[in-house]
Amino acid sequence: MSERGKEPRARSRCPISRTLELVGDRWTLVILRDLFIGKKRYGEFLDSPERITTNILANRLDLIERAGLATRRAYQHRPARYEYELTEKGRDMFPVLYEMSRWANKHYPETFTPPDSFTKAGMKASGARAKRA
Amino acid sequence: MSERGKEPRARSRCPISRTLELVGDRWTLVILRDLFIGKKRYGEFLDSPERITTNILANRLDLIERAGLATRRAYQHRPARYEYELTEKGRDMFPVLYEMSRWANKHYPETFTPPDSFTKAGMKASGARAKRA
DNA sequence: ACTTGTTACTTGCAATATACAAGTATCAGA
DNA sequence: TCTGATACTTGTATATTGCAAGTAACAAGT
Repeated sequence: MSERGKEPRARSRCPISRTLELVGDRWTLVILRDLFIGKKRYGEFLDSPERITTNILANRLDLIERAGLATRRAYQHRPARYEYELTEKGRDMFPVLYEMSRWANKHYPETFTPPDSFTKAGMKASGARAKRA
Repeated sequence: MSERGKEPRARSRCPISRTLELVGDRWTLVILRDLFIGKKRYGEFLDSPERITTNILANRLDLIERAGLATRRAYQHRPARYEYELTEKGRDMFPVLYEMSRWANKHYPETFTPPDSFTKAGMKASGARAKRA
Protein backbone atom coordinates (compact mmCIF):
# COMPACT_ATOMS: atom_id res chain seq x y z
CA MET A 1 0.00 0.00 0.00
CA SER A 2 1.35 3.31 1.24
CA GLU A 3 -0.06 5.48 -1.48
CA ARG A 4 0.85 8.87 -0.20
CA GLY A 5 -0.93 11.98 -1.37
CA LYS A 6 -2.72 14.70 0.51
CA GLU A 7 -5.89 13.69 2.20
CA PRO A 8 -8.85 15.41 0.59
CA ARG A 9 -10.16 18.39 2.48
CA ALA A 10 -13.02 17.74 4.85
CA ARG A 11 -16.58 17.94 3.56
CA SER A 12 -17.48 20.29 6.37
CA ARG A 13 -16.41 21.25 9.87
CA CYS A 14 -19.11 19.15 11.45
CA PRO A 15 -17.48 16.78 13.95
CA ILE A 16 -19.85 13.94 13.09
CA SER A 17 -19.14 14.26 9.40
CA ARG A 18 -15.42 14.48 10.14
CA THR A 19 -15.51 11.28 12.18
CA LEU A 20 -17.40 9.51 9.43
CA GLU A 21 -14.85 10.52 6.84
CA LEU A 22 -12.30 8.57 8.88
CA VAL A 23 -14.20 5.61 10.22
CA GLY A 24 -17.41 5.67 8.18
CA ASP A 25 -17.07 2.28 6.57
CA ARG A 26 -17.93 -1.30 7.43
CA TRP A 27 -14.51 -2.39 8.66
CA THR A 28 -12.40 0.21 10.41
CA LEU A 29 -14.33 0.09 13.68
CA VAL A 30 -14.39 -3.71 13.81
CA ILE A 31 -10.59 -3.62 13.69
CA LEU A 32 -10.65 -1.03 16.48
CA ARG A 33 -12.96 -3.34 18.41
CA ASP A 34 -10.43 -6.16 17.98
CA LEU A 35 -7.66 -3.91 19.22
CA PHE A 36 -9.74 -3.16 22.32
CA ILE A 37 -10.21 -6.88 22.86
CA GLY A 38 -6.45 -7.18 22.88
CA LYS A 39 -5.74 -8.46 19.39
CA LYS A 40 -2.52 -7.14 17.94
CA ARG A 41 -1.56 -9.13 14.87
CA TYR A 42 -2.66 -9.42 11.28
CA GLY A 43 -3.58 -13.07 11.67
CA GLU A 44 -5.67 -12.35 14.75
CA PHE A 45 -7.74 -9.77 12.89
CA LEU A 46 -8.25 -12.26 10.08
CA ASP A 47 -9.60 -14.80 12.53
CA SER A 48 -12.51 -12.60 13.60
CA PRO A 49 -15.93 -13.98 12.71
CA GLU A 50 -16.70 -11.20 10.23
CA ARG A 51 -14.05 -12.59 7.89
CA ILE A 52 -12.39 -9.49 6.62
CA THR A 53 -10.44 -10.07 3.45
CA THR A 54 -6.69 -9.59 3.36
CA ASN A 55 -6.60 -6.66 0.97
CA ILE A 56 -9.12 -4.69 3.00
CA LEU A 57 -7.37 -5.54 6.24
CA ALA A 58 -4.00 -4.39 4.92
CA ASN A 59 -5.56 -1.22 3.60
CA ARG A 60 -7.40 -0.45 6.86
CA LEU A 61 -4.38 -1.14 9.05
CA ASP A 62 -2.50 1.34 6.93
CA LEU A 63 -5.26 3.94 7.22
CA ILE A 64 -5.62 3.35 10.94
CA GLU A 65 -1.93 3.89 11.44
CA ARG A 66 -1.82 6.96 9.21
CA ALA A 67 -4.80 8.40 11.07
CA GLY A 68 -2.91 7.95 14.33
CA LEU A 69 -5.44 5.56 15.85
CA ALA A 70 -2.85 2.86 16.34
CA THR A 71 0.88 2.39 16.02
CA ARG A 72 2.66 -0.42 14.24
CA ARG A 73 5.91 -1.82 15.50
CA ALA A 74 7.97 -4.80 14.47
CA TYR A 75 8.11 -7.36 17.25
CA GLN A 76 10.49 -9.42 15.17
CA HIS A 77 12.79 -8.82 12.22
CA ARG A 78 13.67 -11.35 9.52
CA PRO A 79 11.04 -11.99 8.67
CA ALA A 80 9.43 -8.78 9.75
CA ARG A 81 6.37 -9.27 11.90
CA TYR A 82 4.27 -6.46 13.30
CA GLU A 83 2.00 -5.68 16.18
CA TYR A 84 -0.56 -2.93 16.28
CA GLU A 85 -1.44 -1.02 19.38
CA LEU A 86 -4.07 1.63 20.07
CA THR A 87 -2.94 5.17 20.67
CA GLU A 88 -4.78 7.48 23.00
CA LYS A 89 -6.62 8.84 19.99
CA GLY A 90 -7.70 5.32 19.16
CA ARG A 91 -8.62 4.52 22.75
CA ASP A 92 -10.73 7.65 22.83
CA MET A 93 -12.97 6.00 20.28
CA PHE A 94 -14.20 3.56 22.89
CA PRO A 95 -17.35 5.47 23.82
CA VAL A 96 -18.45 5.36 20.20
CA LEU A 97 -18.03 1.59 20.09
CA TYR A 98 -19.72 1.27 23.43
CA GLU A 99 -22.78 3.21 22.35
CA MET A 100 -23.02 1.28 19.09
CA SER A 101 -22.95 -1.85 21.13
CA ARG A 102 -25.69 -0.67 23.44
CA TRP A 103 -27.82 0.40 20.52
CA ALA A 104 -27.61 -2.94 18.75
CA ASN A 105 -28.17 -4.84 21.98
CA LYS A 106 -31.39 -2.93 22.45
CA HIS A 107 -32.71 -3.23 18.92
CA TYR A 108 -31.27 -6.51 17.68
CA PRO A 109 -31.84 -9.25 20.25
CA GLU A 110 -29.71 -11.68 18.28
CA THR A 111 -26.61 -9.64 19.07
CA PHE A 112 -24.60 -10.71 22.07
CA THR A 113 -23.78 -8.51 25.02
CA PRO A 114 -20.09 -7.71 25.00
CA PRO A 115 -18.14 -9.48 27.74
CA ASP A 116 -17.09 -7.48 30.76
CA SER A 117 -13.51 -7.84 29.54
CA PHE A 118 -14.38 -5.62 26.59
CA THR A 119 -16.34 -3.10 28.58
CA LYS A 120 -13.85 -2.88 31.37
CA ALA A 121 -10.83 -2.84 29.08
CA GLY A 122 -12.42 -0.07 27.09
CA MET A 123 -13.49 1.93 30.10
CA LYS A 124 -10.03 1.71 31.52
CA ALA A 125 -8.39 2.46 28.18
CA SER A 126 -10.48 5.51 27.50
CA GLY A 127 -10.47 6.33 31.19
CA ALA A 128 -12.38 9.23 32.61
CA ARG A 129 -12.41 10.53 29.09
CA ALA A 130 -15.41 8.28 28.45
CA LYS A 131 -17.41 9.99 31.14
CA ARG A 132 -19.96 12.62 30.47
CA ALA A 133 -23.08 14.36 31.61
CA MET B 1 -35.56 2.44 -5.80
CA SER B 2 -37.32 0.01 -3.54
CA GLU B 3 -35.42 -3.06 -4.58
CA ARG B 4 -36.84 -5.65 -2.27
CA GLY B 5 -35.05 -8.86 -1.50
CA LYS B 6 -33.99 -10.36 1.76
CA GLU B 7 -31.31 -8.51 3.60
CA PRO B 8 -28.11 -10.56 3.72
CA ARG B 9 -27.56 -12.40 6.95
CA ALA B 10 -25.38 -10.66 9.50
CA ARG B 11 -21.62 -11.17 9.39
CA SER B 12 -21.62 -12.06 13.05
CA ARG B 13 -23.63 -11.52 16.22
CA CYS B 14 -21.31 -8.79 17.42
CA PRO B 15 -23.40 -5.69 18.17
CA ILE B 16 -20.71 -3.35 16.86
CA SER B 17 -20.47 -5.22 13.59
CA ARG B 18 -24.26 -5.32 13.35
CA THR B 19 -24.52 -1.57 13.81
CA LEU B 20 -21.88 -0.99 11.17
CA GLU B 21 -23.71 -3.14 8.67
CA LEU B 22 -26.57 -0.67 8.97
CA VAL B 23 -24.91 2.70 9.38
CA GLY B 24 -21.30 1.95 8.46
CA ASP B 25 -21.00 4.32 5.55
CA ARG B 26 -20.19 7.98 5.01
CA TRP B 27 -23.75 9.27 4.73
CA THR B 28 -26.38 7.54 6.80
CA LEU B 29 -25.37 9.13 10.08
CA VAL B 30 -25.13 12.62 8.65
CA ILE B 31 -28.75 12.27 7.59
CA LEU B 32 -29.58 11.08 11.10
CA ARG B 33 -27.73 14.13 12.42
CA ASP B 34 -29.89 16.35 10.22
CA LEU B 35 -33.01 14.66 11.52
CA PHE B 36 -31.84 15.41 15.07
CA ILE B 37 -31.31 19.03 14.12
CA GLY B 38 -34.93 19.09 13.04
CA LYS B 39 -34.64 18.76 9.28
CA LYS B 40 -37.43 16.78 7.75
CA ARG B 41 -37.47 17.24 4.01
CA TYR B 42 -35.47 16.08 1.02
CA GLY B 43 -34.46 19.60 0.10
CA GLU B 44 -33.28 20.36 3.61
CA PHE B 45 -30.96 17.36 3.59
CA LEU B 46 -29.59 18.46 0.24
CA ASP B 47 -28.76 21.86 1.66
CA SER B 48 -26.38 20.49 4.26
CA PRO B 49 -22.76 21.56 3.80
CA GLU B 50 -21.55 18.06 2.98
CA ARG B 51 -23.40 18.20 -0.33
CA ILE B 52 -24.86 14.75 -0.56
CA THR B 53 -25.89 13.83 -4.08
CA THR B 54 -29.52 13.17 -4.93
CA ASN B 55 -29.20 9.51 -5.79
CA ILE B 56 -27.39 8.71 -2.56
CA LEU B 57 -29.85 10.74 -0.54
CA ALA B 58 -32.82 8.95 -2.06
CA ASN B 59 -31.14 5.60 -1.48
CA ARG B 60 -30.28 6.38 2.14
CA LEU B 61 -33.70 7.74 2.98
CA ASP B 62 -35.11 4.49 1.68
CA LEU B 63 -32.67 2.41 3.73
CA ILE B 64 -33.25 4.52 6.82
CA GLU B 65 -36.97 4.03 6.52
CA ARG B 66 -36.69 0.30 5.86
CA ALA B 67 -34.38 -0.06 8.84
CA GLY B 68 -37.01 1.61 10.98
CA LEU B 69 -34.83 4.55 11.96
CA ALA B 70 -37.30 7.06 10.59
CA THR B 71 -40.77 7.14 9.16
CA ARG B 72 -41.88 8.84 5.99
CA ARG B 73 -45.24 10.45 5.68
CA ALA B 74 -46.82 12.62 3.06
CA TYR B 75 -47.54 16.07 4.41
CA GLN B 76 -49.22 16.94 1.14
CA HIS B 77 -50.73 15.06 -1.79
CA ARG B 78 -50.74 16.18 -5.41
CA PRO B 79 -47.95 16.62 -5.72
CA ALA B 80 -46.83 14.21 -3.04
CA ARG B 81 -44.40 15.72 -0.58
CA TYR B 82 -42.88 13.84 2.27
CA GLU B 83 -41.46 14.44 5.68
CA TYR B 84 -39.16 12.14 7.55
CA GLU B 85 -39.21 11.76 11.29
CA LEU B 86 -37.02 9.80 13.65
CA THR B 87 -38.49 6.77 15.35
CA GLU B 88 -37.45 5.76 18.84
CA LYS B 89 -34.97 3.38 17.26
CA GLY B 90 -33.49 6.28 15.33
CA ARG B 91 -33.52 8.58 18.36
CA ASP B 92 -31.68 5.90 20.29
CA MET B 93 -28.76 6.45 17.97
CA PHE B 94 -28.12 9.83 19.54
CA PRO B 95 -25.43 8.66 21.98
CA VAL B 96 -23.42 7.31 19.06
CA LEU B 97 -23.58 10.65 17.27
CA TYR B 98 -22.81 12.47 20.48
CA GLU B 99 -19.69 10.43 21.16
CA MET B 100 -18.49 10.82 17.58
CA SER B 101 -18.92 14.52 18.02
CA ARG B 102 -16.96 14.56 21.24
CA TRP B 103 -14.19 12.48 19.70
CA ALA B 104 -13.74 14.76 16.71
CA ASN B 105 -13.92 17.86 18.87
CA LYS B 106 -11.06 16.53 20.92
CA HIS B 107 -8.85 15.39 18.06
CA TYR B 108 -9.72 17.77 15.25
CA PRO B 109 -9.69 21.37 16.48
CA GLU B 110 -11.08 22.62 13.19
CA THR B 111 -14.40 20.94 13.93
CA PHE B 112 -17.06 23.03 15.55
CA THR B 113 -18.73 22.23 18.83
CA PRO B 114 -22.35 21.29 18.18
CA PRO B 115 -24.83 23.93 19.30
CA ASP B 116 -26.74 23.30 22.50
CA SER B 117 -29.84 22.90 20.37
CA PHE B 118 -28.36 19.71 18.96
CA THR B 119 -27.15 18.35 22.25
CA LYS B 120 -30.29 19.20 24.12
CA ALA B 121 -32.59 18.01 21.37
CA GLY B 122 -30.71 14.75 21.22
CA MET B 123 -30.57 14.29 24.94
CA LYS B 124 -34.26 14.89 25.19
CA ALA B 125 -35.02 12.71 22.18
CA SER B 126 -33.02 9.77 23.40
CA GLY B 127 -34.09 10.61 26.92
CA ALA B 128 -33.07 8.63 29.94
CA ARG B 129 -32.37 5.84 27.51
CA ALA B 130 -28.99 7.44 26.88
CA LYS B 131 -28.18 7.39 30.55
CA ARG B 132 -26.69 4.69 32.73
CA ALA B 133 -23.31 3.90 34.23
C1' DA C 1 17.59 -31.01 0.19
C1' DC C 2 12.80 -30.92 -0.19
C1' DT C 3 8.31 -30.25 1.32
C1' DT C 4 4.91 -28.27 4.35
C1' DG C 5 3.34 -24.64 7.26
C1' DT C 6 3.04 -19.84 9.15
C1' DT C 7 2.82 -14.87 8.82
C1' DA C 8 1.98 -10.77 6.57
C1' DC C 9 1.05 -9.20 2.97
C1' DT C 10 0.20 -7.99 -2.68
C1' DT C 11 -2.12 -8.62 -7.09
C1' DG C 12 -5.89 -9.31 -10.39
C1' DC C 13 -10.46 -9.06 -11.46
C1' DA C 14 -15.47 -8.90 -11.03
C1' DA C 15 -19.17 -6.80 -8.43
C1' DT C 16 -20.96 -3.08 -5.98
C1' DA C 17 -21.10 1.71 -4.33
C1' DT C 18 -20.28 6.50 -4.96
C1' DA C 19 -19.90 10.97 -7.39
C1' DC C 20 -21.38 13.94 -10.82
C1' DA C 21 -24.50 15.58 -14.27
C1' DA C 22 -28.74 15.61 -16.27
C1' DG C 23 -33.58 14.56 -16.78
C1' DT C 24 -38.58 13.74 -15.12
C1' DA C 25 -43.24 14.57 -12.96
C1' DT C 26 -46.36 17.49 -10.61
C1' DC C 27 -47.91 21.26 -9.10
C1' DA C 28 -48.18 26.78 -7.73
C1' DG C 29 -47.95 31.39 -8.97
C1' DA C 30 -46.98 35.42 -12.20
C1' DT D 1 -47.43 30.08 -20.96
C1' DC D 2 -43.33 30.50 -18.38
C1' DT D 3 -40.62 30.09 -14.20
C1' DG D 4 -39.60 27.93 -10.02
C1' DA D 5 -39.91 24.50 -6.29
C1' DT D 6 -39.90 19.70 -4.63
C1' DA D 7 -38.73 15.04 -4.77
C1' DC D 8 -36.98 12.24 -7.08
C1' DT D 9 -34.79 8.86 -11.26
C1' DT D 10 -31.43 7.81 -14.82
C1' DG D 11 -26.90 7.48 -16.98
C1' DT D 12 -22.19 7.11 -16.71
C1' DA D 13 -17.49 7.37 -14.88
C1' DT D 14 -14.73 6.40 -11.00
C1' DA D 15 -13.77 4.35 -6.54
C1' DT D 16 -14.34 0.80 -3.18
C1' DT D 17 -15.26 -3.94 -1.94
C1' DG D 18 -15.25 -8.91 -2.15
C1' DC D 19 -13.14 -13.01 -3.61
C1' DA D 20 -9.39 -15.87 -5.15
C1' DA D 21 -4.83 -16.48 -5.81
C1' DG D 22 0.04 -15.45 -5.48
C1' DT D 23 4.44 -13.88 -3.05
C1' DA D 24 8.45 -13.53 0.27
C1' DA D 25 10.89 -14.99 4.23
C1' DC D 26 11.63 -17.99 7.26
C1' DA D 27 11.08 -22.57 10.62
C1' DA D 28 10.52 -27.27 11.27
C1' DG D 29 9.92 -31.92 9.87
C1' DT D 30 11.49 -36.05 6.85
